Amino acid sequence: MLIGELATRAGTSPRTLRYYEQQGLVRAGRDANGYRQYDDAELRVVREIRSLLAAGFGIEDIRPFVACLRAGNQSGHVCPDSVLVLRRKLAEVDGFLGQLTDLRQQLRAQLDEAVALRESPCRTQICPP
Amino acid sequence: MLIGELATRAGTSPRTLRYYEQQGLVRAGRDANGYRQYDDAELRVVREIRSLLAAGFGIEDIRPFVACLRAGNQSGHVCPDSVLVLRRKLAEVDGFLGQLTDLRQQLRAQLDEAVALRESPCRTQICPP
DNA sequence: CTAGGCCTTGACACCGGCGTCAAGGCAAGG
DNA sequence: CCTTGCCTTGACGCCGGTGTCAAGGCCTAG
Ligand SMILES: [Zn+2]
Ligand SMILES: [Zn+2]
Ligand SMILES: [Zn+2]
Ligand SMILES: [Zn+2]
Repeated sequence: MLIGELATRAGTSPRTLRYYEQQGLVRAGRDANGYRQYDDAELRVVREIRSLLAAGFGIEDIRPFVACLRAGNQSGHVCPDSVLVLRRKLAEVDGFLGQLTDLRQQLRAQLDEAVALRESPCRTQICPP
Repeated sequence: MLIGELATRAGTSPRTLRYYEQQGLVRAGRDANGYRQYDDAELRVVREIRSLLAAGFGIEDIRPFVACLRAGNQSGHVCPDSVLVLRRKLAEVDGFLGQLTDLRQQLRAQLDEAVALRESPCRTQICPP
């Protein structure tokens, strides 16, 4: 399988696959041409990468998952390193959720206050256009 | 007030103040030196900018707030344009919150599944180190 | 006179995943 | 022979707010 076909099948671009290879995530053999030749198993790897990226993981975080897949596991999530990353990400998401919730609260308060001031008689505000 | 003093009083750096000026957010006069001279009112403006940036707004979003302050209002949030931006941001935060909540759910499920597989007898997995 | 401190403008770097263009090789069909 | 299409490597750009360095001007204290 050449790079274009793999890209199409994985729903991405050749540029992206070369980038993953440069990052050490995807492996490719070479034809006599110099063309990259991909094993069928790489499709699963690329799909896992894309899925994790879409979920907000970074390239470094994804390494253990790929290694876990390459070790022959059915899922990339079952290895200890992957679980560590999953836990870390979960904590990170929780922190971010709290932060966003606070922000939301703050925004609502400011909106309500602004609307209240706007509806009040126009003595305390300049009421620009 | 020179740029260094304003930076210190606003808890930021001269570089940052020059950037805000370049973006049209902060105004400064010039001494015969060529040194920027800041009105006392600019401190409030800079504080508003820093606060909004910390809340996740971008430079473009902040423009109406600064204009509202300059129009003489006590708060930068009361003008119609500011309220529009606040509403937009609130919606954006809500969307992001939903997205993050879904992701959290997904992460928990994957973690639970991985742990379950790991605790189950080691027949279905390769159980790498 | 000079050292030091604050000011000026301009430019490059960062992050991270990828788009995009350039310049060129290789294969197949007309 | 020429076109077409896929492949190769290499390089720059993006985003957005800021750090940081360079080269130089201004001012004050010793
Ligand atoms: Zn997965
Ligand atoms: Zn405010
Ligand atoms: Zn980068
Ligand atoms: Zn930029």
